[in-house]
Amino acid sequence: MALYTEQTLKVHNSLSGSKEVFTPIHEGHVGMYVCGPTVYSNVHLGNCRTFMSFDLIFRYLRHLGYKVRFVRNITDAGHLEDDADEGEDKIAKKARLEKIEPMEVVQRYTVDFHNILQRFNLLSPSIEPTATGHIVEQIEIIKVIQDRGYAYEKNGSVYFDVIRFNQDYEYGKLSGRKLEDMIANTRELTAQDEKRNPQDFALWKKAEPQHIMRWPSPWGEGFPGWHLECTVMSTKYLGDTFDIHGGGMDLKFPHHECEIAQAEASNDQPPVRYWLHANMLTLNGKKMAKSTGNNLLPGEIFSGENNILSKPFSPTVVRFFMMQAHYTSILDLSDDALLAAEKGYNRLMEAMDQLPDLPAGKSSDFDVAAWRQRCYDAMNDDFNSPVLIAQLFEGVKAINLARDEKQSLTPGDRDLLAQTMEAFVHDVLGLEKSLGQTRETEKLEGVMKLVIELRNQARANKDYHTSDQIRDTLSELGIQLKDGKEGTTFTL
RNA sequence: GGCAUCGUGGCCGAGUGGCUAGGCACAGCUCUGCAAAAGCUUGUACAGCGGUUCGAAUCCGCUCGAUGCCUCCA
Repeated sequence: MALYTEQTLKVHNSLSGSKEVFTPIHEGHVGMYVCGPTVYSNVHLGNCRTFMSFDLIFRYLRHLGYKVRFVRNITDAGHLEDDADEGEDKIAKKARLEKIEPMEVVQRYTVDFHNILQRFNLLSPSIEPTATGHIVEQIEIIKVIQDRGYAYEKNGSVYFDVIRFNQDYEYGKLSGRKLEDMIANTRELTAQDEKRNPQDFALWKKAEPQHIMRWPSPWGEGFPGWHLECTVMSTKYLGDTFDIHGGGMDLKFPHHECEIAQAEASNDQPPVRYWLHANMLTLNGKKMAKSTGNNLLPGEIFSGENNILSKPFSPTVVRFFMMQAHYTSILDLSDDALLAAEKGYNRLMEAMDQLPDLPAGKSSDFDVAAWRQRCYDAMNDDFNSPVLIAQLFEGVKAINLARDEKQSLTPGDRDLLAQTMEAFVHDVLGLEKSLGQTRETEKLEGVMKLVIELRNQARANKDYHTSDQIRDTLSELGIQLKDGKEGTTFTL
């Protein structure tokens, strides 16, 4: 029996604005699409949070026993038009150099994207399609939309007719906007604008001479509009209607709204059952923006090469920090918050280390089965990882008490506790011990064993001067000794 | 200006119409040669102003503030 049959998962559906019981279209299978990055610069930390949120969701669905087809695209077309951003020296220069061959830019930043996500321990999606790989499909769907009367051509470009669409369907239902309000709020069209209405958006755009990426089409050389690729790639791999569509909150309008419109205009059915939106990440209470310097790259956090944080933080600590907030809440990143998260993370991981040799007794003072269900309840409630983590710290307490033999667990409960901790910490939250188990660390363990032995000898001889010298010197090096009932251990 | 999300104790962050997550920091206690670690204990906070209610931080309205999107373009 798969776990999902005994756990009731609820998700916050942006479409209804409320939590709904999650029931996939095909029992046991879930189709999920998440809008991926545009690969023209280093992946942004805020993007990482979004992808991490959906990694958590992907992991939990898998943990529940669903077979998940997870599609996340790479946008590698349509965004490389000259931005006339001449003011920025380095970046503008670099961009101009990179624009010599767009696919080089794409390659470089796709690799960067994959590297960073891997360091954050994100699982790979099942399919990672690219926009440029689906130009034919995009052209085909434009034809359908045009045939059904919801698009028009102008000077080699094709635009989606939002007002026409709104007569038969509802434009704005996802973001809670009304078309008439939007029209009332827009300025007059400029004379040279090809659109009939400002709300219309491009399905196909004629390539100006300076535009490098271009493809032949029935309307001449051009490139697809950016909303189109997601409609095409999601429905191609997941079906005309699929279970989950995710993305950052910033994509809700207009991007996702337009996706719905395109899908309905071509298929006459809503493409997505559950829309999930991940919220933004701020830095020191303000939005991240390159222009103000309030910006951090993932690599700069790992290396410590930045002017914002007091020290480097490992990817797994950053991941833990992000998992401590709910994915639908704005999360603020700061030095204090990361420092606190790091300590909490270490405490969690040290408890995990106790798991293999935890003593067991005749009875249990901790109701492991009830606690385990509380962990599931947390995740069932719209993937509430902060509440899950709170529960895991209850587990930490139980582990520490059992280790100190202040509380006892039956062998069965001990094993269930261990198995549940492992499952949630590693499989669901995707937290791993900071990697780096090399020969050097093996040597270090040997050395430390000796040093601890010498110190204990000194202590036995009441030579506290020597024992404290050992302890204090190690402490200055960042190695902390911990005297427990079972002997002395250390942490780095 | 419009739409949306939100405003919680020293910090970060859950949650909910009455029973007050969790982490970090702080304090006390236990343990310890002294510490650290670990454990235990303590914190009645929910932007402001009105309203609904027996009762609201939780529902409604307004004000203020934050963040995102839109009012260029894809």
